[in-house]
Amino acid sequence: MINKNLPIPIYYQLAESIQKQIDNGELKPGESLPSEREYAEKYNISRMTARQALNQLVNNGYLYRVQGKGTFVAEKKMEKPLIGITSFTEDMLARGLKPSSELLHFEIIPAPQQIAKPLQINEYAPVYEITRIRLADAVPMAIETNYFSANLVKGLTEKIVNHSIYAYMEEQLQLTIEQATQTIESSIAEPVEAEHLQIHSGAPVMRIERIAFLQDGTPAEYVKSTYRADRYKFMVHMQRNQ
Amino acid sequence: MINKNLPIPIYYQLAESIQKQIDNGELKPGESLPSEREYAEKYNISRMTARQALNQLVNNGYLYRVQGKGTFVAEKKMEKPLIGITSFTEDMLARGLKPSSELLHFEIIPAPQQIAKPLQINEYAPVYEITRIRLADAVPMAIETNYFSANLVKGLTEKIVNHSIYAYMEEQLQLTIEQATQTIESSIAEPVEAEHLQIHSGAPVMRIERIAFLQDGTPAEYVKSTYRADRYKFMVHMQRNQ
DNA sequence: TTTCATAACTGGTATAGACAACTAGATAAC
DNA sequence: GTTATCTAGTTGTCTATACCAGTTATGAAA
Repeated sequence: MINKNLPIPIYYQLAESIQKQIDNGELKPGESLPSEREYAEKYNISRMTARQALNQLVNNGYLYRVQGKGTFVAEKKMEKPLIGITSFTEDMLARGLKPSSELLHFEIIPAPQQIAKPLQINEYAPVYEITRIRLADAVPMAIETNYFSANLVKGLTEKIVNHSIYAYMEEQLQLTIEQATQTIESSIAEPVEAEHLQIHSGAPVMRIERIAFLQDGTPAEYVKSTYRADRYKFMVHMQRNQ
Repeated sequence: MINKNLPIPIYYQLAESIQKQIDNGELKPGESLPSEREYAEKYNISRMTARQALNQLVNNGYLYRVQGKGTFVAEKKMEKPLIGITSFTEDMLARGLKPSSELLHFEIIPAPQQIAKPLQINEYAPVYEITRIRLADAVPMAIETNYFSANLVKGLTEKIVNHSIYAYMEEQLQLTIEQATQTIESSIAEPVEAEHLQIHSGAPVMRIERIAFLQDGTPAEYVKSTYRADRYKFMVHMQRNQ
């Protein structure tokens, strides 16, 4: 089962062996594994080596440890939510509201650090900065600022922005967004935001950041938006994929 | 910088210290770190302890290693696609925090309409109502109230609640949660909430509602939670399906 | 029978050392 | 000048040991 003469590390062999036992059901979720000391004795290896094998499986979420009790097989992995990537427009249409926009700001700027980082480009590299008020049924719903690397998303114009940036990206530039990570937090409206959203300063708002990626993992877009908390709820549906 | 007398593990202190250096830009992406032996010598610790600190950061994607060359600051920090469907506990563990709970309330009540509806049961049908304060690293993070149809999730006890409801459901009742829908909104803390969460009344909070479904689509759980906005961000990673 | 201390487990942290595998630069041989 | 070798430095693996911290069963005392 474990061969010390192979050029494959012992901890790796042991980890693979345990992983197989989990996969084929010999070790069932919730079941406890032999202790680290038992593994060490059984295979005549050091406890630290056995521990390293278990570490690998713990890091990958196959096992979990409880101090004083033991190491256990983790429940099946619960994985990524599916579901469509939502632009504001798609989102509002899905809610049965009529989306519209008011362009506040459109220019190319050198990327400051906090924009360059999520887009994985160099600081001061040119980016489009587009700020819009987003309305649903003519009521202000959110302020949204999009950032696109100007070297990736080329040739953006005000006309394109007012139509559909994503349609332009897909049809003209063959850039398809494949995945996105969103961060949602609750906060309080700044005075400027409050004015644009027609709420009072200090009213609750929802801040959503989205980084959208292409197939190859290149970040294509970074969006920061502030939604009126009284008019917007974020919904997400998640499914276990096994 | 490293204090061996603190009850905080050395490797953890070192990892934190390096993490800070990355965060504040002292260590820049692509830059090489001192070697493991240098860290060991500098802080008068064992190389394995220094290595354990680096391991943690490598696992979290902040660093990467090249054998024979050194350890380097990773380019990005493509935040881990976190968030499982299920529990507060999993969520906090995934964030590297230690979850705990304080049970406030546990009883069977006849379902009011607003609970009966999401659970798709009759009004006044018996449901478990469980309210807990959820802590992460011993700091109040959220108030969570769970509702389970008593006819579906049978035999709940306080002991089970304090251990793991989901483990009980899966192991004893063979009820596996397969999908869930979450609704997230931003709001303001009510006085009672504020007291439990140790924030001031009117502070921003995040309200999350979750309906969890079994394989066959039966709603198994309805959860309403209120998170401290200053301590919690909701993250979701989405992938285009097909 | 109940309660409480203890012993025997578990994983968590840390040490000190050894050799292997790999990289890159310096040096020697051609 | 080019090529091959050596060497110092890096991470990768592994050992053997020690003690700490949390959990649970055992058994003594009440």
